[in-house]
Parts: sequence; structure tokens; C-alpha cells
Amino acid sequence: MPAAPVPPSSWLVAVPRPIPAYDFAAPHGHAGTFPVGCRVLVPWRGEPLVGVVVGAGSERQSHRLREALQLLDAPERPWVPAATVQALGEWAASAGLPLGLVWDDLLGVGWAPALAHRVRAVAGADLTAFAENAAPAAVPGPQWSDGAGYLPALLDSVREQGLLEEEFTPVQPTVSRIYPTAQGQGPLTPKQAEAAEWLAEYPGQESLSSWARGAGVSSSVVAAVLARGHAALHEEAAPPPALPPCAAPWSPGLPDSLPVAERWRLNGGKFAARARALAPRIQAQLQAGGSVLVLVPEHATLDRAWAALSGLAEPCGTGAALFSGLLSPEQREHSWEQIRSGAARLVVGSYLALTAPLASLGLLLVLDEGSDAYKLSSGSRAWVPDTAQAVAGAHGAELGTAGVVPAVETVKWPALELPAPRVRLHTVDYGAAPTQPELGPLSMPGQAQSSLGYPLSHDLRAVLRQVQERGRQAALLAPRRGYSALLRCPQCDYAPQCPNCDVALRFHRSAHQLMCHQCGHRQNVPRSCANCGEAMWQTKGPGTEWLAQEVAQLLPGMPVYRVDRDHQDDLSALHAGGSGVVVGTQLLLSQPAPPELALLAVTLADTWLNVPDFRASERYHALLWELAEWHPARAPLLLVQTFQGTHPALEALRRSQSEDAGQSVSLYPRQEWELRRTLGYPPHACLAQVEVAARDRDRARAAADAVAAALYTAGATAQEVLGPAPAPIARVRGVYPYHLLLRARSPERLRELLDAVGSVRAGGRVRVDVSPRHLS
DNA sequence: AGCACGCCGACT
DNA sequence: GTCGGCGTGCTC
Repeated sequence: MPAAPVPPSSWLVAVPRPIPAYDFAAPHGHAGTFPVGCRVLVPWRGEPLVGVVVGAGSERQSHRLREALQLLDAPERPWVPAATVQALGEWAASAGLPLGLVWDDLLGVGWAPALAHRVRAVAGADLTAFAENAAPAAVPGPQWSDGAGYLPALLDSVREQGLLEEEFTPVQPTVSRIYPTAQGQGPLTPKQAEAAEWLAEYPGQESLSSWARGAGVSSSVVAAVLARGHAALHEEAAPPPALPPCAAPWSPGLPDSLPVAERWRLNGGKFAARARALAPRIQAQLQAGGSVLVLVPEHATLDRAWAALSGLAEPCGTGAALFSGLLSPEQREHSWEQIRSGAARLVVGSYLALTAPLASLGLLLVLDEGSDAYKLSSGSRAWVPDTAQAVAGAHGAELGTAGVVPAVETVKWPALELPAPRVRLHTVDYGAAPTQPELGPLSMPGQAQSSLGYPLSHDLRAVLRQVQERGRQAALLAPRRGYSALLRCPQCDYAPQCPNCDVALRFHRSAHQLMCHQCGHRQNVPRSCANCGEAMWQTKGPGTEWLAQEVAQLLPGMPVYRVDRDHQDDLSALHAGGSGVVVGTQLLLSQPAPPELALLAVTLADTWLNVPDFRASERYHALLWELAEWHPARAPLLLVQTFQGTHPALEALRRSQSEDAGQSVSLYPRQEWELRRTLGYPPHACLAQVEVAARDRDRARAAADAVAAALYTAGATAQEVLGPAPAPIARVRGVYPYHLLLRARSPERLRELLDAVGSVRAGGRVRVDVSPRHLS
């Protein structure tokens, strides 16, 4: 960050609201400082609010500025590094996002510090006039007093007149604990005496309920003891919150064989092998006094990465810190402080760790850079790997990615590819035989099934029986949760629909209810078809419930477990090595693989392919390799049921085993890279999706047309603007979304197009998603 | 994002 | 007559 030669008299401050950063005058005594990355309290709608200094205020002001109230961090120890501030600023500008939205999304700690607030009138000022029109309210006098004692609006008007002195000082976190006292009043009942005795034995209880639980009495008894003064609360300094411990220290025995480049990728192998390959580079950075940030897409990977990498810090004389949204506010604060003080120079965390105050960041590692979990679903809708590149660039840090397969976006980077995991693949190709695949009876048993068998093919049944005979374990990947994709009338094909969305309701057998997986609407199963009166229903499209039931029927006596978002069985028996079958959605893969896993089956692979998105086959390919590396040591039989048995992604997996191709995991992404060049898709283009929605369909359509018209007026070509078209689900939660896809040659061009979108008053809700992950 | 203001429909 | 829906605009 180039420092301004002369400190500015006003600061640009980002507040956690979806708006641009605003200017504030530097607070009293700070006119000579320019504390980029420090937090500052600013007056906001009459009350103090924490913001982050992100730049210098513009020198010419059309209106007079409010003065910031107080700087919360010392300028030499900013809350966020200046380079990160610069990176986020540039990245937000390139995506056309208001800066406050980005900061609200990416800074996960420090917005709500505990502060003591005291105020007094400036010398000689009489503030009584400020209280006149309202009901009699207290006003600050010449002595310091607690700011909480005054109306915020009153304080703000005094503040605005420059007649208020105030101070905000951090208060150390405390906990209140309960101790027995000697000076209680009045006799105690037997129960109360019992509670008091127990407390004498176990003083320092954290809550009344823990006391009551421990003493084995009701909470009213301990409340009475407290009320009579036989016990009292004491405020004590809170102990530092517990954080997961580092793994045992280790150093790799191998030399560094990763590419030497500004950015590189590491693929192939299994997780542990990749961790061993990364270790020398991480330790070299730490030895040289630099910092390393390891970014993970979700919590399952976070745990694995922490277990594998946290032990690398200690041999280099530093610590490791974990940071993610799963931590409590206290833990986050503590972890941030470890990083900021320099005690931890290795950080493993989620996207929230991107703003971590690491000094001299030398290496930023992005694990599984193609994972859709990196797409933030709300707010800025950031594609985190993009943001990570901006941060690495601003710090001058090298950027590495690591995962079993490379994303198409990184496949051309300098690489180290470990041998592909071993795969034993068996395909059941429904496409080869004419079938009626997704049909299944609900009320009528024994209906004709496909010649290969569905949802459990003959081959799958045979292998499942073997698994049971040999006391081994199997895992089945179902296309969806619930019992079935829909319920339909065998007479007229009608399927019950959601009242708020244009989708068929999903059938949940155990609850015997229909559910909308878009908006959560639930209702009972109708007695008969609303269209023709038929009283029977047929289910279509098996989910976890259905498949678990099929397996239980096939293998009597075999334990069958289910894992999906709304049903998670306890798998401890499986993890202890007991025989069984687990049926789950993709969520299953975020858990450790059962140790005796002999079979891993994808019951309908086409679910991953029948998605209207140009990345569908890339995702499918990545899923197959994820399955191949799930078990850390073994290669269980991978059985794939599909209508596209010769799909190139599947072929790539097959070829990787027959040839000794060194780059087998990147074969398919390379192919995709070429294909996307001819189609003009990323990484050869920059995309943004514009969603225009309104409660009224015609209004939504008109608003979307208005956005398109504005784009063409601004010089966009037909190549660059696709749509508008109704969203794949034409109505969601009662509104009609329309989509436009912007496709630009460069980030700069995309920026121009987004500016045109931003300047229209369309007459509907407009949302922009830069680097979208799910397209129609 | 909140939170105000302001404009139209359906109730005690 | 008002209560309350949500469209629009503003926050230094």
C-alpha cells in the first residue's frame, strides 16, 4: 500500500452495511495519522458503529463530514493488513460491489468489541437545552459519566455540535461465577441447605442451572439460596477459550518438489500424500519468517487440513491458528489475536481467514479450488478463489492450489502431479438396455422393473450380498434426500406442486409429508389426485429413504444407516469396523470413510450430469475422483450406475488405471479447457449473472428487458449478453426471477457491462452474481 | 441491511 | 376513520 505523502484529514471508512465506504473526519488527536486497516468507531444514524479505515477521504467535500469517534486499533497494529485492504478494494471494484458488503462478508471478527463508554460536556458547556423538547432526559455534566445513561439521539445531537467529550475503552471479557458467602440471612429449608453445602464443596459455578444440576435440586431452590445472600455472583476475568490443539510436530523427510512459480497447483495422490508434498514449502516459508494461509472450502476439509498441517508450525518456532465461522466469538477473538501478535504464522481456515492479520504473507494455499462450497451464497456472493488471488497478489505471496483434481481454471498452471489414486471401477450402463428406470411403486408392489434392475441393479445387488457375507461395509450415494423426487398420478401424470414455487413437491415417507426443497413448504399427502381423482400415487426418482429401504429388504439383518441433511444416523458402529451399509447424499463424503469399506456405489450418476450448467461434467469428474480418494488407504470397488456409461469423465477414470499416464487426473480438465475455449466459457471469459425479480411476472419480464436494453445502449454486443430468460424455476417463494448472463472478454470489460447494469432503474429487484457457479 | 416515509386496500 | 401491506430512498 503506497502511503499518502501527507496524512489525509479525512478517512474512507467501510461499515458493515451493503453500501459504499463513506468519508469521516479523523477523530480528535489523529489528524496526522492514516491508519489503514484499523477499526474505527463512527457515528451512524445516531449511534456508534464499528467500521474499517480503507483509504483516504476525498479532499473536496460537498457537505461537512461527521467526525469519527474513536480509533480502536493502534496504527502500527492494524486489525487487517493494509495489503488486504487494498486487495479487497480492487476486487470489490472489479465486481461492482459496494465495499461495505464485502467487508461485512469477509471480516468475521471485531465488529462488536466490548467497550465501556463514558461522556462529559466540554468545559464550560451547558447541555440542558438539549433536553428541553423531549420528555425530561438526563444530559451529561462536566464530570465523566456512563454514556449508557443518556438517550442515544440526545448524545448524538450534542456530539454533532462538538460539545461532547467521550471515550470508549475496551473491557476485558469476564464471566460471573457463583460462590458461597458467610453472611446469609434467614434459615434455609433442608433442600436449600443441601444446595448451599454442595456449593461450598464445588465453588465457582458458572450458572445457576449448573449449580442446580450438580446439587440435584430444582433451579428455584438455588435461586432462593442466592436471594437470601448465602451465595453471590463474582465477576472474574474470563479464561482464554479452548481451541483445538495442534497436531504432533513433524517435518517432512522429503525435499520440496513443488513448482517454483508465482502460482502453481498440486494434484493427484490422496490427501495425506498431498499434505506431505506441501509440507516442505510451508516450512520453508515459516523458517524464513513468513506466514502461510491455508484456505479450505468447508468444515470437513478444515478438520483434515488442521490435523495434517498444524504440526508443521512448532518445528519452525511458531504456532498454528484455526479460524472459521464455527468458532465462537470469543474463540475468534482469541485466534485473531494469536495471528495479529505474530504468535501464529500458520493459519488454516475458511474464507473468513482471508482477512487475517498475517505479517508478511508468503504463501497462500487454496485447497480444492474447484469446490462449489467456495461460492458465498448471500451478500457479496464472492467466489472465494478469486478473492484469494487478489489477496495473494497484493501481499506478493505465492499462490498454490491442491486437490485430487485441478479445476479447469487452474489446469494450465505449473504443476506437480502425484500418481492418481488407484480405482477399481465397475459400470452398470442403463443406456445400453431399454428401461423404465426411475419408476417405483408406492402402493402397488411388484411392478415391472428395468432389465438391469433399478434402483439397485443386479450387479449392485450381487456385490451387496457379498459385502454382507464377508462382514464388510458399503456406501451408496443417492441422488437426493427424502423418499422420492416426486409423487405422481399413474393415470394422468399429475404431480403435486408447491404453492409458492414452480416445482414438484418432494415426498418424505417417514414424515408422510410432501416438502418443497426450495422454500421449505410442507403439507400432507393428498388423498387423491387433484386432476383426475385417482386414489393411488406412484413415486418417481429414488432418494436416500427409498434406497435405504431397498437395501434393508435385500439384506435382512444388515444394519442400514442414512446420512443426509435432514437425517443423520450415528455411524460409530460402522467406524468401529462393524458390518453395514450407509446410504447418503454427497454430504456423506464430508465424513471419514468407514474403515472396512469394500464397495462404494453411485446409484444414478446422471444426476450430476443432468444439470443445466457448463460445469456439470467437470463436477462429475471431480466427484468420481473424490470417491476414489475417500478411503485413505484402500481402493474399494467403485460401482457406477448410469445411462452414460461411456461419458468422457468416466473414461478418464478408466484410462488413468490402464496407462501409466503421469498426468491422469488432469487429462479431463485439459480436455474441458479446450472445449471451453471454443464455447467462450471461463477461464476464457468472465461471467456474471444478473437476476431481476418481481412479484408480478410481467413486471419482472419488463424489468429484465429494461436491464438488457440498458446494456445494449451502453454498447454491449449480442455475444456479451445472453437472455433475459425466466429462471429454471420460474417462480421461487412467490417471485418471478429472470436471468441475464454477461460474458466478457476481460475483467475490465465485465466491469463496464456491470456499470451499465448498475445505472438502470429497472423496476424490480436486481442482483448481480460475478463468477456464478450454477447457471441455466 | 435496517429504518424511515408515504401511498393504497380492508377492517374495528 | 386507522391499521398495515410493501415500494422507495437514505445512511458520511
